[in-house]
Amino acid sequence: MSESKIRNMEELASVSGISRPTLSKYFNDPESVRASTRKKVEAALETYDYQPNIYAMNQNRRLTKNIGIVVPYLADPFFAEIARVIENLVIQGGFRPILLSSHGGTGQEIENLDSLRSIRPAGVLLAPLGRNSDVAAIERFCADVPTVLFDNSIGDLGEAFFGLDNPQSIKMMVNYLFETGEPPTFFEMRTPTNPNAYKRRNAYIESMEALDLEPKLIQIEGDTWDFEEIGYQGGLEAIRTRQLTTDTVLCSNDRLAIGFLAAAYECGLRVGSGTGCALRVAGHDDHPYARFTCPPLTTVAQDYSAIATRSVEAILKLIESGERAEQRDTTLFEGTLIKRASA
Amino acid sequence: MSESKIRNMEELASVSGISRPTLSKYFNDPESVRASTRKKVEAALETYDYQPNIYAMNQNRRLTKNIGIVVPYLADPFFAEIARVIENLVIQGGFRPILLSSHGGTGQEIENLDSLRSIRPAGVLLAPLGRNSDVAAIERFCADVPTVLFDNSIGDLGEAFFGLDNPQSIKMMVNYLFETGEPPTFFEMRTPTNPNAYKRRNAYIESMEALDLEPKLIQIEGDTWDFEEIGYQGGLEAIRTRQLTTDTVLCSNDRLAIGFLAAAYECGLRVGSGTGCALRVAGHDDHPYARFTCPPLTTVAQDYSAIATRSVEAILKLIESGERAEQRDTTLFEGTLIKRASA
DNA sequence: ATCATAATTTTACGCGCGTAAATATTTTGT
DNA sequence: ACAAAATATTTACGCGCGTAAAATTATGAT
Repeated sequence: MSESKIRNMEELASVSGISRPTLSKYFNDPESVRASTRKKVEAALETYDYQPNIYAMNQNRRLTKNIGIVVPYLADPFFAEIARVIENLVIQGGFRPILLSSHGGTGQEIENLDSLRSIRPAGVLLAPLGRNSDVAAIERFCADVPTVLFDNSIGDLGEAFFGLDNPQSIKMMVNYLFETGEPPTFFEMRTPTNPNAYKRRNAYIESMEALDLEPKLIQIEGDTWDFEEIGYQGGLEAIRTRQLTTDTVLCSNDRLAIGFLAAAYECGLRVGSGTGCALRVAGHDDHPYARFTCPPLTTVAQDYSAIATRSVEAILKLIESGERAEQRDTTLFEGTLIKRASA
Repeated sequence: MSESKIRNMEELASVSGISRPTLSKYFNDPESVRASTRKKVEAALETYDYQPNIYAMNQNRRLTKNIGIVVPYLADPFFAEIARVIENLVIQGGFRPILLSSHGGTGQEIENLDSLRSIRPAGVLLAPLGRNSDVAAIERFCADVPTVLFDNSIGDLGEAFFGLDNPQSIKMMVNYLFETGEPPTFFEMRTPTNPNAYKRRNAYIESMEALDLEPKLIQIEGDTWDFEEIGYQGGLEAIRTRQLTTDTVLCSNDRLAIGFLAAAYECGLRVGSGTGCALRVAGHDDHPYARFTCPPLTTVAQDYSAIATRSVEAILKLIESGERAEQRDTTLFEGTLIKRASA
């Protein structure tokens, strides 16, 4: 790559001996031109430093090569990880990922969608906030832009949804805890922001009733995304006011569990299933930090690789076909029990 | 906002009674037009749903309203948090943030810079990988685009650098640990990816020597960004082979410390400064999870709000002035000691 | 009311590329 | 070697907006 820079496609046409419209075709899809032409272009590209002006390209294209990715809270490593996987898959698919975080706020989520609309993306992968989402705004967005939802479902919005089978995963965990000790009390937020949380609550209740056990819920306050802090404060309160009726706690998610573990530690309760332990604690999601809590957290792993892969496949297929799904297609993946020392 | 959509500025000019060039001026800076004109435009904007085509806008502008933000590893909540703060400040400044993560990889970092170059950003805020950065590539980028570095310095690249005063923060921690118990052994990676880590190592050695104490380093292997795992494995090894010569460990960063705490727990070592504790452990950075480890982690808080604010101020000033700094300006912020139960 | 100044309008061109249609060239199959 | 098919070139126009220059209009202080 020499220093001789080239300003536009016209100049590249001169030096490469290929006409500008053909170059345009090449940049839109290198496979669409004859192999001999392709070689000539690529030879020129090695000599001269040039890349097409992205703004001029997108101005006249009905659809850009952008794919938007919106997650509710990027400071949560779970979403950071899944976003990373999705980004890579999008790039592999020949598109350009635009990652946005809603930072837990309704306003930010709407701004993200507006922002995406203004860049006319070919498609969007959206993990919505949930309870705090502006459903009407998302519906309008989905009408304009092919959108695949993941992690969190909102009604039947979007062309497809990929997420976790909460009833399956919670039932599996409840059964495991019951088989290996006392049945679990469910530790959760009273009014979670996340629809998955409601599904988990219901799944817990059903799983307990299926075992002829009485469901016990500890419902703590909090409406931010600082789940560790909420779990910690709620845990302290629950332990100090002796709300626990069994020695086993199933937390609605790992971040709450991390906070709960901190509370248990502070109260001098040893967590684990061995002798000398006062409490068993389990979580849900297999958060990246769950392996490093003290003790390491027993939890349910989401197959986020599958969620990411299938979501990207779905949006690419939609884009390629140029059609909309005749009806929304929902796919739920099973969780995997991860047994560690905490329960 | 009615449903009557407007396709371009020309049409908005018709319905608003304002000429297209004036509208263009308004969208570039609403304050640059007369108040009465502004009101007319905004009245029209309430009736008709219109926003300028971002691609057409940027095509003819030498500088766009984009500001790139590149962090080395977004799955690290520390960077996720600082990125969030920076994003907000950039928006407040009237610019559009483009957040990219290098995911710990040299190739990705270069791709990020190339990708940013193609969108012709007005400026870039870059937290480089460090040892794995392609210095020449970054230097070329800085020559083309006004760039402010933060968190990690690379030579004297960039127009300015904002980061932590590692010698100050480490000295403070070493002194604190020495005053309250045995002097610390330093727990770190042998070949860290991060220049800050080298500065911390040197600062530790100097601080110990200043106290007439012999520095003790435990240097573990690892060259990925999975610091918790590296700290855990290295911690197990260090404890089992009895490499600790004092009962106090200062970890080079909190993520290593989180792993080390997990190792100590697994080995049955009680961490803390009280009676019955075998080990004191301190970290560095005040990672968002440091409050929730068991026991909560004593550490040094970086003033990331200051780093974010000043970095954004610097890039905005550069953009506004249109000039380059005559020489790089380095600003280091002091850390704050956060005393918790672990040491 | 008068005039200097600031703001706006008019007019006109350019940015870099997408894309359509007609024509020319190359490749492919037989 | 030849016709058919595939691909490339030429020509031409348009996208939506930035922006410059000159002419016009509004503002606001005297």
